[in-house]
Amino acid sequence: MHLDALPHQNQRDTASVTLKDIAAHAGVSRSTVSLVLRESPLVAEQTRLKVQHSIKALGYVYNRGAAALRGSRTSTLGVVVYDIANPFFGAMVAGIDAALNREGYVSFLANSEDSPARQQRFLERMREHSVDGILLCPAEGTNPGLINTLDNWGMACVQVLRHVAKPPFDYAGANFHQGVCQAMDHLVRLGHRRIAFLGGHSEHSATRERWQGYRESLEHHQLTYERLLRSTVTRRDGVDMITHLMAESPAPTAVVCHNDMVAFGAMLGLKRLGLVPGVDCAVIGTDDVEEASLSEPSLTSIATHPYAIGEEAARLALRRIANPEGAREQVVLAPRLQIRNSCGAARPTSDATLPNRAAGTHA
Amino acid sequence: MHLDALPHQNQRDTASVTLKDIAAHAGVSRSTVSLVLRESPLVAEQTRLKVQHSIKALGYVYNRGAAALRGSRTSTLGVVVYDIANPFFGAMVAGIDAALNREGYVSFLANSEDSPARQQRFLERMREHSVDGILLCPAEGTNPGLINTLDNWGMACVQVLRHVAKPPFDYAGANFHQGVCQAMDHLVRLGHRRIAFLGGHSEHSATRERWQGYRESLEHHQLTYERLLRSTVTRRDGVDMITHLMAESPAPTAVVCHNDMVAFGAMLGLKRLGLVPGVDCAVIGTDDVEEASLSEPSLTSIATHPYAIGEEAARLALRRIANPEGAREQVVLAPRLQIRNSCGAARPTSDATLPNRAAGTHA
DNA sequence: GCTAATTTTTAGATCAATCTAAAAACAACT
DNA sequence: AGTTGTTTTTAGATTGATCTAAAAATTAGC
Repeated sequence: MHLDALPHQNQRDTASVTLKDIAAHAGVSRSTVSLVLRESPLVAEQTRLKVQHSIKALGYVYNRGAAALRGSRTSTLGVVVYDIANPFFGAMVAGIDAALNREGYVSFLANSEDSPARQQRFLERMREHSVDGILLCPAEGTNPGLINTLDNWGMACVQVLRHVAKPPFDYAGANFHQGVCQAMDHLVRLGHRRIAFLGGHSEHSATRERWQGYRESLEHHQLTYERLLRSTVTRRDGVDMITHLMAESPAPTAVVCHNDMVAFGAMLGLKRLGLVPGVDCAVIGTDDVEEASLSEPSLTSIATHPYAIGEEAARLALRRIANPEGAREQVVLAPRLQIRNSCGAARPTSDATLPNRAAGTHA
Repeated sequence: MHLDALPHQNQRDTASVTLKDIAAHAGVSRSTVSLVLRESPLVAEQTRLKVQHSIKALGYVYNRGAAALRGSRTSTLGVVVYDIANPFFGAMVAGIDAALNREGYVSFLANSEDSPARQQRFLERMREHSVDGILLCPAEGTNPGLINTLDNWGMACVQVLRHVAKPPFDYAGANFHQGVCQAMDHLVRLGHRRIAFLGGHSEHSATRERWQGYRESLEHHQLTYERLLRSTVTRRDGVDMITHLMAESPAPTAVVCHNDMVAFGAMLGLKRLGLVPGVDCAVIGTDDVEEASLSEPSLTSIATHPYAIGEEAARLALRRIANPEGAREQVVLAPRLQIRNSCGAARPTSDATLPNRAAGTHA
């Protein structure tokens, strides 16, 4: 028994099969094999079959690294989110993954923790890996010039959920303005007149859009109570803000929150004060994460469809990669107000009562 | 003004700076530049400075693809989870990301949706991209031979949370057996005698460990009521199982759940039946996701520290990559029972009362 | 000043693919 | 048979780094 003849002997050192090996096995040239791999119509049916047979027989594995060196695509993408632990982003990443998977793309993921420095480090690493593009949920405080820089680096960049650059740019997100208006309309219809908005920073679009929706709604419904609290957007912030707010006089009868995490925090804060969310103060969140239906009371929320946004963002990126010079696109999905139990009618108080005037649908 | 002399003119076609350009600029050879880049001690201080200056001056970007082709490492890893929308995995991925980031590694992420076929496709793609290793939360029904295959492919594989292979293997997870025992001990101490276990399939370790903990606890506490329901592990499953269970006679007075999603579902199901979680039936979850403290009642849960598990898994993988022949390691983190309001004392009924015997700490 | 030992540097092959331009094979006409 | 026109195939350069083995430069020893 010839030990040294066993092919399994040194299985470890991946004596990898290359184009050359297949070429030799099939009796053709490396070039022909390469053409077969890329399904070129140039190669004759017979040789194609012959080569494909050799590929299977030798257990060939395509080396994308080598291909990328000579070719122009790596079939990889970088994805940057700022809080992967937020289930909203989990769902969004699932959507991205599904859409990319269909096209044979694969993605690097990074969690910026809303730190521009971390984000920058990752993007530079992505450049070294020559990804074809980037899906970027820009970290709070991202320099607007970054988008342009990425473009100069030759990486297609689609901003997701927030945008920081000057138009034109590629973007996928939700219509937060419209979402907040829907929530406000609903609250007004229920008789609320003192509605506060909780959370956000103003450095990017996602917050500005929400705030603008809030302010326009106040004006549209001629509400004089205006209370907009800026903050980071964690559960803790929700607790803190509602605690402050309920100590004020007059206190709001309803709050609309930057996201569901803040809303959960607000509900928790109300309970700690001995108040009942949806009775003593209505709470509306944004995102409609799966947990929203589970809380007590269940949370009314502006559904922003993270999975769909992820899919759209991926689609945009692939389109941009295929055609770098095409017109930039913005996909803005319409939100839907998911009404549950956290936003009951306002308690009739001296100044909260008002004639049940038609709550106009917002343009 | 000589337009054609402007370096910005054709910025788009990334006329990328290579080792050769730096070599020319610094007046040395490509080899020397390469040595400088890899911080080799061979190169003299003076030339090192000279080269580093040229690198900065020309705006060089390291091409990892090219380096990987000749070298042996790509500094990339593949990560496979089965449900990225579950906040548990969000936290785990955050831990992985943090640990990898420190070492200059970067990771591809895939969501297998618990489908072995999807998982397989991704792993094959990872092979084409020649990742150095894989962090694998094996999908339900994964062939145990897969781990060995990955090894033959030359990719370090660390199983996370679940393991399917025969030892020895690298693994990072929580001690689910111990966690379930802690939960059972606690319930028994509160007077519960009819405790059910909700959820899981038996094809991998994570479920087997939980079930074993459940059965051993029953035996240890000499409980005769045994009800173990297998299922997938979503919120919906939780609702369905508790609904069935509460219709039985006798119904359980407490349930321990495979994860927090199932537990949330169980609480929701109880409410729909007009029952109060923690009063009419105690509920304990597993994972202690952030949302656990938010539900009503707040959920008692076996905390399994996803962030830490993620970090440990990444660490193991990097160690294995650095030393492929070293002894396989298993990191099993001890869980901690986070007691909240969903697991009040059992209601005194004819057969649920029992002398307050010392609940032995489980070995 | 010359050899030996040591430190630095480098030429050229290599990794595994793609791409270009030209050669070879084949068919269709005079 | 010879010319032209397609259809297939291929040799060899190229991509941007690393690696090996040898050359060049420097230092040390006598």
